[in-house]
Amino acid sequence: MNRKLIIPDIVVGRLPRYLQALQRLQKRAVQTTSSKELGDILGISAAQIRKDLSQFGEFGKQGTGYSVPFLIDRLEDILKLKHDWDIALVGVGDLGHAIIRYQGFSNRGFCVSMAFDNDPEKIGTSINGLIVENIQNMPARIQEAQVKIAMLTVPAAFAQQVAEDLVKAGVTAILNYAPLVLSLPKHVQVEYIDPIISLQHMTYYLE
Amino acid sequence: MNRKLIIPDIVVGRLPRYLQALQRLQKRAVQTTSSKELGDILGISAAQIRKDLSQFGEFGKQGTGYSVPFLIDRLEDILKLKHDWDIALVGVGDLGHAIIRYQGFSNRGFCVSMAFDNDPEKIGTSINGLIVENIQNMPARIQEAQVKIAMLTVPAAFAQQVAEDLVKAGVTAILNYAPLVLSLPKHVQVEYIDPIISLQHMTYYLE
DNA sequence: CCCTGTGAACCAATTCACAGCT
DNA sequence: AGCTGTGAATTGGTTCACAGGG
Repeated sequence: MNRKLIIPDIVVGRLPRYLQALQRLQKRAVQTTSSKELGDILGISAAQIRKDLSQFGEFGKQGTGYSVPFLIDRLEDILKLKHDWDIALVGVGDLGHAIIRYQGFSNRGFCVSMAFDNDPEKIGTSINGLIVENIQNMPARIQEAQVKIAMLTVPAAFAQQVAEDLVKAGVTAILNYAPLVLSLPKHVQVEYIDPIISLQHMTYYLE
Repeated sequence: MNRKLIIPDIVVGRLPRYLQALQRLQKRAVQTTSSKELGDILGISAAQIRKDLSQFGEFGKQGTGYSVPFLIDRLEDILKLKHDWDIALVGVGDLGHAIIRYQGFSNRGFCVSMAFDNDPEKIGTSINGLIVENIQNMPARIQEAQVKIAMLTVPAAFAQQVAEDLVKAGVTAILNYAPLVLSLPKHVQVEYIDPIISLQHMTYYLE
């Protein structure tokens, strides 16, 4: 085993997919799998899956493959998903609303535990039992609860400012739904979700 | 100029970001930009932007940089965004609902023009003027309207089957929000949006 | 002097292919 | 025989650095 000092980010980015596939196998009560099977499920080569996993340890058995529960355990450990992460959501528009109501976070390591908006009509209302709070209280609330992850679903014009406020309050990971690239200190992790970017990528290949 | 026969997908994937940055500059009435300025906005090296753009032609002027309107025009042409693309949305849950109500598609090349669901409670209702149709009519409606792009916001258990139905009806690009990898003919473009995958990527780096 | 476009150099990622264990 | 883990080979992507035009 050759545990590398620093794992390429592109490898880290594939681990959640591996975990997803494994959890689906587990739901079907599959006990053992192989790099070949995982690769077929995910459209990735078996060699790549083996190489990726080997960066973190020797998780498989020659001749047999990988134990599904064991590999899930290892990946949850590597990705720090052994306990749920609290998430602060900022911007309770249609999208923020839909995210709060989404039921799929809890069994995959996350819990949307705070929501903020600046609209007096929304502040104080309850969505799925979560009370929308005044965005003015956001820094204090995030700091006191030590929340490290935020989802940003505010209009583009406010995203950079709100992101900076989040970072000041102690957030170090932001999932940004606003259609712009944020400029933040490099210790802050940022991921982007923009359906139009994804669609425009595909239109290149159409017709 | 060395127009390559085949452009790497990773380059194509960056073009929408360039377009996004340029459109923001245009809103501020900026007439001219440089690879340096674009790179600063997007967190990408200037050399990479120049190399990417040079794959498609010589769009800049030495000493001056790039004309913002001209480069927008070229990118819209390359990405086939000169006319709006109709999109069929399948699965009108909270997320589908939020997508239909989202106002940002029209000025970036897309129009959600059909929505389907299998819930009798939802079929016939109107969201932002769009009538939710019975999913049983989906293949016929998509075929007749020649819709090529679909957004898939159904529960994971149905996603693979619905995706296959979409492809049979003529869809060749799918933006999949269901948390699994689809298995489809390779002429079909698929992009994935799964916030939990994005979050799990970031948690690796936390603490 | 400013900035593009681009070979060349460098660095990164993927695939190959096989030793070695079950 | 089946499958992992891994060096070596290969392929792909990014950065460098500079010629050349404005």
